[in-house]
Amino acid sequence: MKQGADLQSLVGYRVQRANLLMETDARAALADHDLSPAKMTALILIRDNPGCDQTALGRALSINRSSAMKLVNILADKGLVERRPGRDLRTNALMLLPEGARQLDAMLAAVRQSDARMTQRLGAEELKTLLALLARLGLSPTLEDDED
Amino acid sequence: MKQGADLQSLVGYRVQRANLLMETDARAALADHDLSPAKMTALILIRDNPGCDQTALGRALSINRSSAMKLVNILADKGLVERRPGRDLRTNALMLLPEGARQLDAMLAAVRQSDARMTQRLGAEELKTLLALLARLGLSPTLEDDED
DNA sequence: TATTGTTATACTCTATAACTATA
DNA sequence: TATAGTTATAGAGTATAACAATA
Repeated sequence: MKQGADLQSLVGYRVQRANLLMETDARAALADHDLSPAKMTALILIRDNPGCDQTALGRALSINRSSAMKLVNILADKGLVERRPGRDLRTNALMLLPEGARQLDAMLAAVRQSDARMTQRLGAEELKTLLALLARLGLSPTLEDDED
Repeated sequence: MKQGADLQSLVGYRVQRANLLMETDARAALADHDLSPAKMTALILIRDNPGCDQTALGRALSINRSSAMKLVNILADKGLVERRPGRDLRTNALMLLPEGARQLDAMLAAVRQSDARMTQRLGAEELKTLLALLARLGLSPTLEDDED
């Protein structure tokens, strides 16, 4: 199947293909844990931002409140995450439970292995370059938040 | 929202974020045409591989026969693509219709503009480097097909 | 008025399994 | 037996719109 210049010259197409490759392997690496890469990301965010609310979690994942709700439901049903009373009576404070921390450690090990495998053909310097270039995609200088 | 070392050090996570950024902008650029970036990709593949069958198209897009079927239905319903008798009595030969070619040209212009905007902070040399590094992600030397 | 969580609903994309016709 | 297309069905992931409680 020919993939001519129109496709190959689009950076977005190349990034999409690379993402599919990486995500598929990461998903397979997580198969034992019955969680997608995105759900693992959510666990990391909750662990590193204990007490955050669902809306903030959604923003960090680029999904809306309603979708974040469903995601937290799944993580809570599995006993990985807990909704505690938040700063408001409106707001939940999300906390990673011990079982969540235990499973997250195992998942991270598996995903790091996948990540290393998929990047094995790049040297340390090349990897740094790749990450730096990816970080410069997009419109603005992307002033990152570091608080919620 | 803190995004600590566990996330930032995963190449897969960085690629996923970059992809979301690029894809969202490309999707917005295509809003007038009522087609997703993936469907535009399908049109390009059909144009550049006239007479290809649905299964081959699916393989190129990394989706299965059944999903390729649905995709072609949508493109055919819109009058962009046609199913002609193929090399077998089992097989379709997919062809881009004139209206498909016309719309594809307009879509390509819009997506190229989006792509240029999202990569504006990278120089020509940096872009080449990015594409080269992305192409080396994955396990094997990725011997690309160029026939179907 | 604005925000958080919630619910109901729907849409997109993809997959599996089974069937038909053909090879 | 194997392959191409097709159909029915289901699941994941996301979104919108509305509502209640709270701010």
